[in-house]
Amino acid sequence: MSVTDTKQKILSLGEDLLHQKGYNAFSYHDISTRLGIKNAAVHYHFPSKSDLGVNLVRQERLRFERTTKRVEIKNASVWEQLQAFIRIYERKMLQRNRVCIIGMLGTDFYTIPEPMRKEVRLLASYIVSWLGGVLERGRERGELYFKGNAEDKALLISSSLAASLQLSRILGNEHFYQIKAQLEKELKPDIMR
Amino acid sequence: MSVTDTKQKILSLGEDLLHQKGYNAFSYHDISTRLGIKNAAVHYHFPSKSDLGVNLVRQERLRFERTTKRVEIKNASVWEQLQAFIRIYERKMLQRNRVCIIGMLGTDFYTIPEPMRKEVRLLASYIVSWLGGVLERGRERGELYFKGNAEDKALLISSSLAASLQLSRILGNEHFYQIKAQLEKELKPDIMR
DNA sequence: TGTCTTACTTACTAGTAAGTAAGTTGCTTG
DNA sequence: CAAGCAACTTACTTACTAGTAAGTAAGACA
Repeated sequence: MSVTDTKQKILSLGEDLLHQKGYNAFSYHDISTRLGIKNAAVHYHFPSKSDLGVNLVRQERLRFERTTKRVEIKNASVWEQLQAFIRIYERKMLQRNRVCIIGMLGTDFYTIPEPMRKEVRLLASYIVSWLGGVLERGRERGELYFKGNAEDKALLISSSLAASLQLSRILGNEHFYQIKAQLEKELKPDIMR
Repeated sequence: MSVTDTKQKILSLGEDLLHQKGYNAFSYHDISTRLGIKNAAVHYHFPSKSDLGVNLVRQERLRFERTTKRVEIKNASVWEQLQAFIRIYERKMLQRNRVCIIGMLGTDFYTIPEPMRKEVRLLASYIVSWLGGVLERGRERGELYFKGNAEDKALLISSSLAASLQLSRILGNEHFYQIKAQLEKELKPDIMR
């Protein structure tokens, strides 16, 4: 009924389609038929597909920012923050093997409109710098172990999680858990060193 | 002139397009115009797009198998074999920021025909098991260090390399080298442990 | 010399994509 | 109560997609 009702449904369905099939492989028709409305109604809320795409990526970034802030406020330990981060990926996988936006739009990158690329850059930058901060603090407090600098380690971790979702589609979901376990094993400080 | 001349050009161009834009974002028209032939000529060599796709993935697997065999025959050290593996990804990045097939078709996975999926599974399995073997041998010989079992570590490494190409498109090529350096740093056995 | 084959071109189809102009409905508000 | 606006639908266009049927030129081959 309200203004945002249909718009919100479009965003929600669009998010699902973007995570599952990518930007080029879903159409306004996919959205309109599933919502029981007409093609033109989707164009009413998002005049061009680019507008919808930009909003979907921005939505993802804002949600991620909220999540990290919420975890921070709860005064969670570094390890808990890391677990919350990994859980974002795990949840995507369990939800019909969705893939993360960075991975999806990284491969689609040269086929998406420039305004979307800008939003993807913002999202990726935020993720990497947030994770880098968590890792840095974790090492300072002795809760985490890793070699090298925190930004490089953040890049390595976020990359392997992103691709773990892609690999899980191909070879099965157990591969996500193998990668998760390996990452955690390597981050745990042990007495032997 | 020869039978395979045009066919080979189609495969070559198709490979390029697949690596750059993905399966859904390139068309027979893209190929035919760039080769100065007609649409139907492409269909003559590859009746359906699925046929072309399957051949492209298979081509990639066969080349990878040849590469690993060649390195093996040269009696390369484990470290050299690993470098050869990483160089495959680096070369893709330097060649107009191509992305690896596993990453590209992992995100496209639910939009590609089943015969292609089968080929992708074959390729992914081969990569992971080959790399696992290299890592295992490396650790036995004391040339490499890592915790856990070799297959998990192989999954972690191949995932991070795959996504490093995607991330490099978004944030810049230096990120590939940061991830590469971090991977190598963690694999180097040092005297301190 | 005549037939067959390879490697195409010409000309087309059916389907789907994003996008738009103009009309409709129903609620709100001065 | 009339005007206006939000949220659509109807009906359409243009562009592009994979795919195909039929025709053709050039060389191989018997």
